[in-house]
Formats: sequence, structure tokens, C-alpha cells
Amino acid sequence: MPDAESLADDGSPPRRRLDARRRRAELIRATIEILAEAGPREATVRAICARAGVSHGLLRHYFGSHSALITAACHSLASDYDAEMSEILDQGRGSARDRLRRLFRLLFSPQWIDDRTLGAWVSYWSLVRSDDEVAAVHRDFYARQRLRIAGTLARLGQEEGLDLDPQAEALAIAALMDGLWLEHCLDRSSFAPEAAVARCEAWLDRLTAAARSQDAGIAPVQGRDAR
Amino acid sequence: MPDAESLADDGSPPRRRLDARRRRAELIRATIEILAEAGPREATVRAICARAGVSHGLLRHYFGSHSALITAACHSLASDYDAEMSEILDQGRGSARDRLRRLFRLLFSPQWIDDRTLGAWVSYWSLVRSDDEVAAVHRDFYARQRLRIAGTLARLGQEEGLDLDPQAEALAIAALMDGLWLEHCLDRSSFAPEAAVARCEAWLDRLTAAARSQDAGIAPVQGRDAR
DNA sequence: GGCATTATTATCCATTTGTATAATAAATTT
DNA sequence: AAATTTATTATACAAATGGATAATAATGCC
Repeated sequence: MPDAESLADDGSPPRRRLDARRRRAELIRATIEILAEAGPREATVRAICARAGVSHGLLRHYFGSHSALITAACHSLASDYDAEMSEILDQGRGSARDRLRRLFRLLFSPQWIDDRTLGAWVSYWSLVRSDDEVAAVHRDFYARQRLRIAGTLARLGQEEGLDLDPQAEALAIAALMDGLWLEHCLDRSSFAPEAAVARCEAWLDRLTAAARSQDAGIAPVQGRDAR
Repeated sequence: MPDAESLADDGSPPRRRLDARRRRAELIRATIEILAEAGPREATVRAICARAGVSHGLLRHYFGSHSALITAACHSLASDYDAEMSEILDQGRGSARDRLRRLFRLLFSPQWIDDRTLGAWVSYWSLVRSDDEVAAVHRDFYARQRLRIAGTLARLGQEEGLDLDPQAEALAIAALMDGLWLEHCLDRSSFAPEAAVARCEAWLDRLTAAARSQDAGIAPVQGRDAR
């Protein structure tokens, strides 16, 4: 019987050699999965590498340190979300209103309503606080997101002949989406995804309704709106 | 020179004996502080007990296990927020509209806009996902919060003679507040707290404006609102 | 086919982790 | 004041941690 410690000639697993890009991507994917499923506390070097199917020495080879990989994973997360949003709002087709409504639907579709995704984002937020580099990534990401939405709202104003404040309103709708998404992922039983979409659309409808009555010279009731 | 390892007769720290309630509270406070400042990954048994100024053996005595203490800390966090919200919305004075506006102001006051508070909540969210007990705490907390807001909205409807859907609208305003709060704590330079309050008030104004025009028999423009 | 390169693994190491147990000192009761 | 209780500490311990090094095997190049 061969000793289990010193591996026999054929007992060792086959070594598959991947190019750097793909291996890095796989390690990042494994990191996000573990962050998502078990949280930052479980995202250890060994757990990540086991999930990626490699020995834990490889982490050092590709990322240098544990925290560097976590940072890279957060960066990847924000970047993916940004790309998807860009596709819908900027490169998509249809009216500005349609684009926004498509964004609402995407955010509350099974693709995004996934508690694994939430876990990764929560870890990301946690790192924004403690890591300056991740904080910079976030500042950039959030500014871009808000700019995208504001641009779409500006276009909406043009298309429908309304006088809006795109910057301020982008702030609101981004927060509304984030808050609904967060809560729904935390507890899916608290409300249906359709209810979340309905709240976003109601926000949009009331925004334009308010702008319309303003344009028509009708003073909005109780409106301290334009602060 | 006395050996530093084996403590001399007087070298040992004085043992202060606290009653169970206060000691438990101090351990929970220490836990929240560490969760807030450094995240779940750093909230180890030893770090928590050092912060509380006790030996790490005490944790077992009072909470049985590490995770039980973390759960208790999350419970305390949610409970405190709930109490503050109850004070403003239920026990406070003034009209429903005034109460809501006071809530907006509180949430974006220095008391709540604190990245340490955010750290605690992010840790909390992280645990909601991985710990079933914390998840149950959250379900209860969130249902209560939504009920409080819905109750206030229902009262608003009565006071101003409007036909609202308190449940659905509570969902939206809670999400809007959470989203704005989250983003502002993540990056305070992204917008001023007054802008967040203004967005919440605009939401409220438009909600009532829409309900008013609905009551007056005027079909809301582009309104798919009542879905 | 032989050789250099380097991706990958196996293994080691000092620390830190959570939990457990026995010793100790501060209260409380008698 | 003696006895009992129990809050608190000191210590122990196996397991897990992140990092490091040397061995190994896969690849590309000549």
C-alpha cells in the first residue's frame, strides 16, 4: 500500500495549464461565488482555491495576496453591472421611457434577483468602507451609473417636452431601485418582484405627471418639489 | 524582576464583577463597534472581548458561542432602529405628513449618516444571508418597519382625504430611504444629505398630488399607476 | 528531441481561530 | 466569619488561517 503522504507516481491529479487571463477569471468567479454564498468570513484563500479547483498556492502566483483578489473580484462585479446597464440605457433602442422600464424589468428578473448576487454586493459594500482602492472603484462606478440614468432622463425630457432635473431625479430612481433590490434579495417573501417594478414605474409616471402640470402652469399641490 | 508570564500576586488586573444584563450589553456593544469599524471578518472572539475589556473566555459564559453573540448583536441593531422609528411615527406628535418629514430628516442627520453605522448594517445584511436565525430577525424587523410606515401613510390618507395604497407605497418610500442612505454613507461626496431629504419629500408630494388628481376625476397622464 | 520557461502543486511555517477546561476571586448566603 | 455560588481569568488545544518556498510537470522554442 503506497503511503498517502508522498503521492505515488499516478496518484497526483492532472495539471491543466490555463492561460493567465482565463485562470484569473476563474479565480475571480470562484471568489464571487463564495462571497455570495457564505459571506466574507468564509472567503478564505483555501476555500476560494478549492472552489476554483486549484491548489491554494496559485493565488499568490496570480494575485499576490488574498486581499488583492478580493479587490479584483469587487472590481469585476461593479464592472459587469455597469456594462449591462450601459447596454440597456445607451446602446439600446426605443424611447427613453421604454429604456428605463426595461431597466426596471431587468433588475427584478431572475437574472438579477439572486441572493448569491446580493451576497457579493454586500461584501463589496463592506470593502468600500475599509479599502481605499475599492472605494475609488465605487466612486467611479456610481458616478458613471448616475450619469447614465441622468442622460436617459434628459432624453426623456426632450422626447416628451418636459422640464426635468435629470441629476436630482437620477439620484432618486437609482436609490429606489437599489433599495427595492436590496430588500427583495434579503427576503424574497416580503414582496413580489412585480411589485418592485410597479413602484419604479409609478415613480416614473408621477415624475412626468408632475412635470406636465408644472409646464401647464398648474401649481403642484403641496409641491416643495423644485428645491 | 517578576516573570511577566506567570502573573505576580498583584500583577493581575482587578476583576470587576458586573450583573449579567450589563455585561451582555457591553459585549454586544463591542461586537457592533467592531462590525462597524472592520467588518465581519475581523469580528473574532478575541477582538470582541478585548474591545469589551474582558478575557475571551467570558463569551462562552454569556452567549455560548461566537455566532450566538453575532446574532444577538444584529438583533440589537435592528431593535434600536425600530425603536427610534416607532418614536417618531407612532408616539410622536403632529400630522402624518410632518412625521414622515421628520423621519426623512432624522435619517439624513449626522446621527444616522455615519459610516460606522453603515458598517454595522452591511455586516448585518451579510449575516441575514448566511445565518437562518439572523434572517428570521430581519423578516420580523422589516415587516414591522413596513407596517409602521404603512400605518402612517394610511393616516395621511385620512387626514388629507386621499385614496392611497399604504402597503404598496410603504414599500417604495422605505426602499427610497434605504437606497439613498446606503449610497450616501458609501460615498458622502456623491450628494448632500439635503438632496436626499429633498428626494424623499418630492416623492411624498408627488404621491399626494397624484392621489388628488385621481380623486378629482382627472386621469393621471401616462398613469399606469394603480397596477 | 532537448532545453528553457513558468504554471502548478505539495509542503512547511508562524499565527490566529473558536471552543473547552480548570483555576481563581468576587460576590451572596448562611 | 465560613461556606457556597458563580463571574472571570488563564491556559490548553486542535483546527484553520495567509503566506512562503522548493519541487514538479506542462508548455513553447530551438
